[in-house]
Amino acid sequence: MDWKSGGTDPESEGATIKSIDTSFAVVTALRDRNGAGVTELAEATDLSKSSVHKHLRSLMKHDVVVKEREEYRLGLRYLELGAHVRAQVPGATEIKHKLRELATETGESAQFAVEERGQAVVLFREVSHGGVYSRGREGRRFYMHQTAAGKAILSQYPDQWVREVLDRHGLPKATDHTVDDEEALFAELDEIREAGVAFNSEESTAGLRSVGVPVTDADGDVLGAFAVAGPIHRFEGARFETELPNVVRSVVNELELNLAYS
Amino acid sequence: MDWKSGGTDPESEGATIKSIDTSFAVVTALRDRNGAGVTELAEATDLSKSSVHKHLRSLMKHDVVVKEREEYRLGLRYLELGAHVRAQVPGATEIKHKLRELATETGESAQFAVEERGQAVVLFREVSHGGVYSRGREGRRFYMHQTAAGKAILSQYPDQWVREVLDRHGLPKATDHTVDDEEALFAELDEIREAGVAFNSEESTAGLRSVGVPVTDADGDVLGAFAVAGPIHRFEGARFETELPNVVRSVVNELELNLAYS
DNA sequence: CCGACCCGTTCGCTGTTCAGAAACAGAATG
DNA sequence: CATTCTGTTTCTGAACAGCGAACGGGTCGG
Repeated sequence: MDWKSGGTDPESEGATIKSIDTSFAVVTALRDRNGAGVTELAEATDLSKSSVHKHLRSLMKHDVVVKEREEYRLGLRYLELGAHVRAQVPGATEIKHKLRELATETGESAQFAVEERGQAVVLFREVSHGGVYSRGREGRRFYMHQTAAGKAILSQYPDQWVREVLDRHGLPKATDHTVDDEEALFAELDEIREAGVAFNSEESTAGLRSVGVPVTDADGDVLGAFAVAGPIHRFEGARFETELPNVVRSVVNELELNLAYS
Repeated sequence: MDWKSGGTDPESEGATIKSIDTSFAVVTALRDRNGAGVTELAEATDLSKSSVHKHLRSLMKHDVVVKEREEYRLGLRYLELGAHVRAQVPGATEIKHKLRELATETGESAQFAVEERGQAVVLFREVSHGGVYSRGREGRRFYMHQTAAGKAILSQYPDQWVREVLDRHGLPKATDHTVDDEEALFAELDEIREAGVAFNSEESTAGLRSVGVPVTDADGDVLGAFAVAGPIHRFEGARFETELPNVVRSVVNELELNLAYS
């Protein structure tokens, strides 16, 4: 029942601190409408104005909320924390470097994603001229089975881990092309393992395709995955099936060598 | 007594929610040692193990803390929130674009900073080949008077606002070169206003110089400031005093034009 | 092989304190 | 000028955060 041989099943939630839950409710409401007043937030969260107010004051104390022009909005402290956790990832600098190389070399948007709690999280992202595909801003979470990077990562996991991911999140469909059959997914993971490349053809977003390759460290443990994504009209034929996979693979190869010697 | 004609004086802290304070204490302790156990955190925060545990569980529920390999560390949810607040800044895309242009054009590290709660916060950062100056990761906060970007921003503020910043934070010294005299600062802000450029010569870090230029929107309100920074041996003579200022100014000019038409 | 120890976790209890209702102040609206 | 929005403060009771102690599992050392 353990997750990666350590950790508690997150579904079995014991007692949590209610104030924290409500604080996050306020923060979430604030994020969704970025910038709001006390009354609006009170309605959105089903709390009393006084409670919201007190929470906002507490959050302000820690710079995660600021008041500007008579309205509250999220502060930049989150940026500091976000940058911090990202910097802790081993090889962050090299990864970012190689990612940019990949983006300029292909002329497409590229991203590096890692797995957390059974989902794929975009850690770095490089957009190239043409590709203003807003999908996949840094920090965004995806289902593993809906993206090329996610499947690339899964392909390096033992079946047991993959199954735990499925137990936790299932195989929700985002488009008609999303794999929603467990058998089919495992078969695809086999192919990915053999080819060293994962494909995503409109499985998360209509019109969007991507190519992903897992990144492993010197011990063979998977760190995450690189992926390039773009519109279907540029991702087809030999470019989609051969050229881009080769480019991504070779960039990842170089990265892995760099990571081994550092 | 108001801050920017709206807002409460942050010094006058009313009653805050204690649970939130302790949660932040846990998060901070976790950040400072990135990755720790319950007992260690309990000692660091002067709380009981059970309290720390309950807080951790609550924080895990919201993905800001994750348990991995029998130890707790900060999760990637902060990355999402950080990326979100940054994306809300008007013209974020254009700013990032121009910032990269500035970095490649000068071959130095460049950054875009905004003011929040009287401090300068680095929003975007571009490092060039040579400049692995780790100073100024995204989200990092600086005193306004200790950086070129901060002084550039202050130069566009009415005296009243500047004085409010000083009231709140004072003029703490970071090095021997830091301006710690109010008169001198205002005189320097005058010069900056005239020249359109702010300089920082080892005022925050020994051996580090930088050149900053304020960025204003179509209404003339200051959005933030661009700055290039580098080692003193590359930042001297005509390059420091004339060339770099001209490059930064022209890049900012182009940016302001782009922002006006969007 | 076994005992001592350290860790994370759980369980009740108690005093603290968070949440809500209502009143207050101030600005904008008509 | 009255009304009706804001955001803010006050106060009180019921909820709950925090602690100590006990539990269970793992590892270390003898």
